[in-house]
Amino acid sequence: MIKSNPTRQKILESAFQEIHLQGFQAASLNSILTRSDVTKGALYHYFPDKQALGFAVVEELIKEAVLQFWLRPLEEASDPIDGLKGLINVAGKSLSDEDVLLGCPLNNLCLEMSPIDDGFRQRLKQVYELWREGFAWALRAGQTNGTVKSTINAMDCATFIVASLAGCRSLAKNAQSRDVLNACGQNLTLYLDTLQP
Amino acid sequence: MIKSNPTRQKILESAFQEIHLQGFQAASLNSILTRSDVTKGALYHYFPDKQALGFAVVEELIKEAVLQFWLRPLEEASDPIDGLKGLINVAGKSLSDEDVLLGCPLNNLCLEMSPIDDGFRQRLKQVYELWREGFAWALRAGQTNGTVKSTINAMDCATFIVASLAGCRSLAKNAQSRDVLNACGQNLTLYLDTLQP
DNA sequence: TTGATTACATACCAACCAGTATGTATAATT
DNA sequence: AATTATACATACTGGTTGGTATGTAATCAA
Repeated sequence: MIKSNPTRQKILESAFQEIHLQGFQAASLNSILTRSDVTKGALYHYFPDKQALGFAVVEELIKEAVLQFWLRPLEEASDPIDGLKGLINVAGKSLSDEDVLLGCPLNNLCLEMSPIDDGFRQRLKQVYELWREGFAWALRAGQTNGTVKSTINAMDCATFIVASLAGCRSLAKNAQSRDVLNACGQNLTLYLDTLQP
Repeated sequence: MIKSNPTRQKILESAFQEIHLQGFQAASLNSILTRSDVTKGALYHYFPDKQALGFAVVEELIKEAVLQFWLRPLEEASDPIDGLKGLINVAGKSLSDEDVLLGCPLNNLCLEMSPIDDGFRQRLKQVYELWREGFAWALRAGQTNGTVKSTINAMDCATFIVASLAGCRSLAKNAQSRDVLNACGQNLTLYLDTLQP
């Protein structure tokens, strides 16, 4: 009964929304309870404290979202550069207006919590490393099958791509502009082209 | 007496430090007062409320730092690509360990405050636009003197460069690693090379 | 000299917060 | 049938927060 419980899941998803909007520290438990129509007793039945709730949001929702959107599709692509360009394109189109306004949940939490809570930092770092290693793995596969230049350092490239994606969403969030997001994505695909042999 | 007052300046700088570490919402006025060795009466004498203090930090400290570190040096460079590569290099070296751990003050505030306070958002946006326009101006100057490819869209490129810089510092902050920062900067300079004619 | 303004200092307050204590209906176990 | 554990629900608390009310010493203007 620890996992895949509907009440627990409702709490998790409401917590994700509240944290995505307000940040973790400013996220109010009472507000999460109102959102999910659940009581404080239920919350503290499933999570020992606010921090544990935050950790669960990172490990169960955010990590899963990265896997599902960025990594699994890329595993099936034969040309990683084509695959990445496609994903960037899809990302720009599939993000809702609210998603543009709220930015990347991983990066938001990252900037807020990394310096003040090492438990958060390590869990967020795990997700970032999963992401970077997934991209690096795809780039190396491309180097093997000849779709990616053999001279590049796959992990460094992957890191830069993830960083740029995060940065693009930052600027778009501040500018409240899908155009900024697309202009950034456009230029990132130009960089990707330079990785071809 | 409204400006360049030593007490006011002390408050501003302590506020900057506290906000840089904790974020704006979590920044405690009492903690700022302890840092600056000033009393609440003094703080509320110079700033009507916490928000106004935050605005002043953005407009007087953060904006000025962007101008001084990124824009003024670039004005004097004859080749903007060389200039940018030099600045990225200097940035990587001149950042203190603490600076790496705390990340970019502008981007931190941006992600925290943009969705929940439009006054903050607009002031931060002004700084980002100053930054992007400064880079774009330099790139256009390069297009004129033949050091930059004429086919690129200067503003879009500038936006991408700023976004990537922000993203690099995000990942480095989370990883607590200067290596990540340098690897990202390295790849950003590779992108910059592709802007040459 | 005197009245007003500036530049703080101290004490206090209402609101909100995460967390707890206690109670209870239901379901599982023995 | 009796006992125990689960899954909540409600009421409360101590600590912190941004902000205010009030007071005062020093400076400036008339």
